[in-house]
Amino acid sequence: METAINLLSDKSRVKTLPREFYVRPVLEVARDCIGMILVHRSPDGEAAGRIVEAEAYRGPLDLAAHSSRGLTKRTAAMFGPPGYAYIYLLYGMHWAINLVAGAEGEPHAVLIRAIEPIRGIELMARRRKKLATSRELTSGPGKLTQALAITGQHYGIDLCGEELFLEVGERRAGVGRSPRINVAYAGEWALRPWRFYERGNRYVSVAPRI
DNA sequence: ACGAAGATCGACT
DNA sequence: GTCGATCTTCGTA
Repeated sequence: METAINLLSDKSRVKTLPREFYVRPVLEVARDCIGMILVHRSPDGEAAGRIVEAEAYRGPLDLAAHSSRGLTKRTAAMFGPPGYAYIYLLYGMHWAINLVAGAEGEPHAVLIRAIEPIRGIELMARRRKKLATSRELTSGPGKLTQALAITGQHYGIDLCGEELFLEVGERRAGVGRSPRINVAYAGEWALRPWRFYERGNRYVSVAPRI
């Protein structure tokens, strides 16, 4: 946490998070993502939202991570340098975005599971065919990619570039932890509390069990 | 070459 | 709460 705070205050004039943000243990990166702003500048305009839910994946040991099955065409980005996007198709239907993190060569990544709309809300509503006030706009990994128009064409994109990046944001509530969602196939790895979320935020995809 | 399963969503009861 | 959609990836033959 120390590291992140110093990192952010030093760069307070620069809104885009630098590569160093991603070059840290993936659990720290996942936790520190909560409250940061995910921005996509597309030809249609800019859309952005505060990250309110994220999960850490730590292959190759972590059996819930795609990278536990080794380096393939799909997982190549996870094995590449930190600060790039690993994007894949979920259930053959929806795109999901991950931020590659950790030391170079470690196939670790942070899955963004939910954001709270901040800018370009009407644009997101049109893309989602929902009301701008609807929770359904961005309360899930496949929903937020549709709202931000992130697809496979962004595979491997540099998150320190001008199109798709994280911006410093403020955290409004405490960060909760829980096991990751829908990874029961990973056996005991599914029990690890590697999901982070902002407490009380209505865009969090799955309500935490109290 | 074939078949199963998946880091989900939305429609429906 | 249940269930179908849809397609890439990977294990097995």
